[in-house]
Amino acid sequence: MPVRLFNTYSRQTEVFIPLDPAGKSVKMYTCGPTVYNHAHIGNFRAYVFEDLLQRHLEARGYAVERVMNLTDVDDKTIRGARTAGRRLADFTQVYKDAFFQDIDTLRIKRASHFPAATEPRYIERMIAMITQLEEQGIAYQADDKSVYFRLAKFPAYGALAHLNLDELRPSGRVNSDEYEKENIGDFALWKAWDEADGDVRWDSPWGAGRPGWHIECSAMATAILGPEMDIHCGGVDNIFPHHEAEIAQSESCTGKKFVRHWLHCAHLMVDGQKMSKSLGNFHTLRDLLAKGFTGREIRYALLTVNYRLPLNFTLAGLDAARAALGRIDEWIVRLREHAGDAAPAAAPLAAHAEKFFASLDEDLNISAALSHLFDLIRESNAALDRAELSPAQAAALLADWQRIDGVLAFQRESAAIPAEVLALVEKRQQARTDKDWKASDQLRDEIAALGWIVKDTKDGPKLSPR
RNA sequence: GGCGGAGUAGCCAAGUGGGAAGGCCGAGGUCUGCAAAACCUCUACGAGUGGGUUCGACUCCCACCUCCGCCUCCA
Repeated sequence: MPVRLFNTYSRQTEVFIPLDPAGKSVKMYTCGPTVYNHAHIGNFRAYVFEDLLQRHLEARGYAVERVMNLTDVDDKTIRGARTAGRRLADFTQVYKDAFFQDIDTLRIKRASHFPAATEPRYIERMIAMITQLEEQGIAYQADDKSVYFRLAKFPAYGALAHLNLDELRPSGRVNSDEYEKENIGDFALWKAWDEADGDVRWDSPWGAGRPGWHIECSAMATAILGPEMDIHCGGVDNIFPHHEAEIAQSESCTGKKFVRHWLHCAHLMVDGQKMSKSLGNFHTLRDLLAKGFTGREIRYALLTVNYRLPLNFTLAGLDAARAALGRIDEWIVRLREHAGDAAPAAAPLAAHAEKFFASLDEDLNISAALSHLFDLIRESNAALDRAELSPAQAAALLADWQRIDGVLAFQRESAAIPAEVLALVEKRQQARTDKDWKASDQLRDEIAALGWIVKDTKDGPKLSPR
């Protein structure tokens, strides 16, 4: 079954066909963080979605080469560094490090490349691209010494967002005093240095300055992936103007169709409202970890709604995520115990796993996919209860789970049981043999206090992390 | 004003022109010393509102209401 993805450009769900003539490799560019702050869970929703996309494509046999850029020079990073009284590179390094920690916490696969805008080879490429655009008469230097993209030279600008530029309403974000530009929509390719930039400056044919945000992505994307790529992702708010600008710049330079499939992730809401610091509903990953939630629980909560729908993020949703994961955990433990060392043999419930992947083929329909997973869990648990599942079949279901979890990355990490806990369990078993229920219950509480749940089963006590 | 997305149970949410998935929470039951887990049963006669098309609409069409996003450097 082919993978079908919704393309923002066409507003249609399209069969995904990679550029690679062999149909094997996939080139994917994903807009990464601007490292001026800790990323918030809205940012991470997009990264988790991109991770799901990558993993599903890999599950379907594609080799994904993924680029995620780091924007480490722009207005916000400069302002942040200035406020902090630090050099830009030192300031952004803190948030780069934090970002990598955070994506590990959320089990987001590392991209193949994490280019940073300030790396000399990319700055050089940005300058080369702007130079070319200038030679083509597409870029021009204005009186303020900055270099702008001449929108009149790229009529397709606005096609991705389906905006008619003639009908744009002037908003507060447009400074109408920017008389230096020929056209109010012309965007900056190179920003001339000014005092507020401090020592953030690169030499260029147009004087000292720094690159505009849009050209950073065009340069990094085409430098690594070439002039054409299969997939470009980002948040919906990047569609206009950022991705429009990327198209305009890249295609003007290369003469080739920049991106085949544009995928955009909808916004995340918190408690039904836009997340904002003033509303007090602003969450970073760190905040949530401090509240006792784990990375995989947050991953689950961010993943369970289709990426094109707004996601309402709540603490209750995290509780539901925890419970659902617990159900998966228990199921795996049961299967493992039952399977033992048995070699996998065809299981009667294999269709569920296939439906799981088939659902993801349909523009990553994760809700439907998870429903098939839970059907599988319920039915195989029932089969185990009825002793109708052989160890070999349990082993086969575990193998299916491994494939599924290759996409979901939900599996609990196995923790070694401390000797202290084992000793308490031992003591408790003695108490139970003596029918000293009071001591038994107290020992259970002590074990729980150490972070472990003990369950009495027919086969003796079982421990699981809390 | 332009463009776009969304309204399905207490919460999250799927698919579908003809029986309304799945998860969480809740109730009852089986099992258990008690729990926990698992399993079983129950939990929307109704899909924002009002019309229309149809033998039949949650699904298609129209209008309206509400929420959200973008409209020139926010994922």
